[in-house]
Amino acid sequence: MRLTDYFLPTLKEDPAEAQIVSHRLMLRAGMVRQSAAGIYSWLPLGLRVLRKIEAIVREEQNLAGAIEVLMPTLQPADIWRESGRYEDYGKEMLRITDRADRDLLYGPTNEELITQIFRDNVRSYKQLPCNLYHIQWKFRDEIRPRFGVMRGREFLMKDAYSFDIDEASARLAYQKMFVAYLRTFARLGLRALPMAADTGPIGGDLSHEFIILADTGESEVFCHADLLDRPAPEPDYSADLDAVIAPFTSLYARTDEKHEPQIFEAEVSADKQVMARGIEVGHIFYFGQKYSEPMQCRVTGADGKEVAVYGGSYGIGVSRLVGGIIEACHDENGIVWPWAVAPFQIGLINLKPGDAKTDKLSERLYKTLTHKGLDVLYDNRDERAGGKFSDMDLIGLPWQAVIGPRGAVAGEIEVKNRKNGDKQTLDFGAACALLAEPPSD
RNA sequence: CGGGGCAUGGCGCAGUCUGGUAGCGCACCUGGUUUGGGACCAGGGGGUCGCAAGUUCGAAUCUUGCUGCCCCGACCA
Repeated sequence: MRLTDYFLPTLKEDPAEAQIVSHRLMLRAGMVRQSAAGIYSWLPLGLRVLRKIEAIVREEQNLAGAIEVLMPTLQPADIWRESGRYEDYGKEMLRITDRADRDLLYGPTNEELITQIFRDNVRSYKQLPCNLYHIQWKFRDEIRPRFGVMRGREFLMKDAYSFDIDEASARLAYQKMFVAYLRTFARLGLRALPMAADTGPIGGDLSHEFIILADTGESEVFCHADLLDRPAPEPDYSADLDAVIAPFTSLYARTDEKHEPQIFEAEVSADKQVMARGIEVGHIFYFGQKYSEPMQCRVTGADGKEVAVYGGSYGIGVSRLVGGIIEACHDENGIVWPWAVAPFQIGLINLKPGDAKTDKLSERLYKTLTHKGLDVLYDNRDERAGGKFSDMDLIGLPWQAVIGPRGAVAGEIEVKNRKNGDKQTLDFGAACALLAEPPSD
């Protein structure tokens, strides 16, 4: 993409309304603009990141056997009355009335809707297990939205819903999502720690929050240091998942609300105690027959008897992750995107547009890299060098390729690693080879 | 929802206390000089001062009401 053809409104100064670093950087890097409290428009650069995250989430869901659907943002109130949550949900739920005075709501979540779809279409245990997910915008009328897209009222979420014939198979569905989540966050360039979470009225051990560590995190977390270097499991969903998950669930890891200092002290030696702040980016939850009972979601079992299905739900805050990743990946000059979610992998700076040699070499590099399937943002603007460098650092593309009039004469390209600042001057072939791969730390 | 704060050009702000017809920096446009980490000179465009009533000869400024946004707290992916 040539920058002169793009829409990238960067800001030199920090907008007054943004407090935390990810919010400031997202506004300054031209990724989002606020429309109303907790409601954002996604500009081209931000949308690219959102889509990349979405794609990785989708791939891993599919790999784990979940099937994608798409449910609407607006839902009829009746099914919420059926589950009993229309009254329970309170003012967080945005209620809307249409022209015929029918009660609608902007979905804060989709258990009711998916349960309705499932019960109307599935009659037999033979069609189980089943896990349906979608990636859709939600709305929760938060009392106090803040932190930019990390705590917005409108947010993009992946939510999956599993349906099983009994508790044992529901547990397996849960474990699959557990593995998928570990893999998803690892691929996004994040270290997300599964932490025991509140299971609500159901009880048991089947609820985990996935937390990424960041100083600006909303909750305090306590865990065993070894958890930090556990590699994500392979996507072998026919393996013994108990064993796959055990390394993650056996170590102490809790948020402040579940934290018990005595147990922490007893289970984790002093040199392994990690106390930090974290951002919740995913939550998986087993809820059994909570919705299937009141909503008559039943299938016939092998024994001919009807049973209400056992369910679980599994959320990932896709739009929140954009902010979360920035919280975890930035420095004083701007964002430092992980390779997998970077809006472009390479920022190409032509230091002197109009100079025949720099133009020619820049164009050649731009085309060569683009033809390799790489996403290149080519800064061909007639701006001063300083502004170009600053903008490029701000938007945080992993690689920067700088071509100036002096180097162009010799056919040289200066390649900078955004993360560690390493610069090297390379000839065309070497530059192309280097830029095609993720930079090393 | 309780407490605090803000609202003046695209962004950041001054002016409000003490009423006199709106200003600064950045950005933008034109011309020139510049050109490897946010240049300089000259000229220029752009503002119903959040909205509505009121007080006054006169309101960005004072009064009342409303709206929006931000921060702290209780709640959430």
